[in-house]
Amino acid sequence: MAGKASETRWELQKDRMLREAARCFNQKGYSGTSLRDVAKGLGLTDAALYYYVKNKEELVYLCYLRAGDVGRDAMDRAIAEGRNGLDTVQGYLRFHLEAMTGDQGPIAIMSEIPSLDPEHREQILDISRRHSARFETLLEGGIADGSIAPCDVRMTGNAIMGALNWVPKWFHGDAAVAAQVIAEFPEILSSGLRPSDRR
Amino acid sequence: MAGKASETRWELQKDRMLREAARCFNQKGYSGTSLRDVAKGLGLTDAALYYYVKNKEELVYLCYLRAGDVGRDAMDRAIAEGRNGLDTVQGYLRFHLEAMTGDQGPIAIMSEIPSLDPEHREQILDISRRHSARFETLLEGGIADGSIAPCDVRMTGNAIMGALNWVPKWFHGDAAVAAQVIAEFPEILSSGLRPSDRR
DNA sequence: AAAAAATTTTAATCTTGATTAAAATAATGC
DNA sequence: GCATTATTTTAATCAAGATTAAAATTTTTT
Repeated sequence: MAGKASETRWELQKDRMLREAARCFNQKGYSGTSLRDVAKGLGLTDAALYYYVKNKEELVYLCYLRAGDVGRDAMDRAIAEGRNGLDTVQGYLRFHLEAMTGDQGPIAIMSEIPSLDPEHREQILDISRRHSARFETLLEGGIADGSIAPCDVRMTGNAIMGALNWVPKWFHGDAAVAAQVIAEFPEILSSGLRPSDRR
Repeated sequence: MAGKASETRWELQKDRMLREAARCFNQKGYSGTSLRDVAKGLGLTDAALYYYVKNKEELVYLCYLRAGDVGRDAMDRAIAEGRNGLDTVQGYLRFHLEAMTGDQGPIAIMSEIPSLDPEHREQILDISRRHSARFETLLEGGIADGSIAPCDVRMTGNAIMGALNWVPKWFHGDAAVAAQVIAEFPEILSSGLRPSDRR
């Protein structure tokens, strides 16, 4: 799921392109980034991108697909390693944040799902909903095992995922900040879940 | 700051336009909404919008300015009424959420600041930074008066504001959900701040 | 109800950036 | 080194949607 073996030059370049595109989209906004911007970041000309992708819509789609994969991997890993509900939630947050701020390069914020083609839009929405549902299940599991205080899992999920989704808006690759994010964010986002809190 | 007295028809229509634009931008994304979309929602033709605004960029700019006002008003009010740091934070969250989900109509998510004209961009960024700074000051105040546990106010602020900023992404005007948001969100977002939590 | 002002529409035009096709260059296998 | 395939560029073209100007309509004033 993570280790990519022998990759052709084409796959390597395509991956570079997706990261650069994600970086541009997060930083300049979707409408604000032209294919020329993305290409320039790779030392290419805009037309060259069409060797890797059908059109701009597909470029966005692939960025979002990639973002979805990263989230799913983090979730899978957290579930595999978590000792109880709260621990799993924290693990997920940590893994996802590590991926977002680390070597997995920039991950696109899914701000422009509505402008995807209908089939792609439905697919991405489906992935997104499924991911949220899994997170809510994590919360329910934690409530069941007593590691998390009873709460409205839908709202709590919205809150935590919102904070997470917003990270790429203010994180711009600074390694020192990345370390801080990974060290502090999972605790900040989950500290309210503990059963110790009075209500 | 809130009560608007006698407003000319022009001002009224312009306000309607800004709300409809915010709704479209939040729902369809910036690039996905044409002026035609906004106009259609008002029962107008696209060209009519130019009677109220110079161009699309200004439309976005005004939406963001409005979003900034709403946030500032919520902050002002919370500071005026808050009894201590934590209480002020919670008040701010509640007031802002009430405005976002209530009669103030949809508030635009500031996703496309980078595509604003340079002067507008700087101004909006400035407002945005200032607002974040005020929120961090709230947290510091709470730490000082003992109502909030010591924390990294920058990161904590990023987390809470991120969750808040993301609300318009999943809230689409359902009154029942609005009530739930107002009732639960401030508590969810601030429950981790309490000094009672062990570390 | 006429005149003036305000608001909206119709019907172009204009711009920007996406897209395409053909040519050029670089890389690889033999 | 030659032939083949992979990759990129150059140079158009295209399309969508923003923008504008002039005309039409509606509202307000007197």
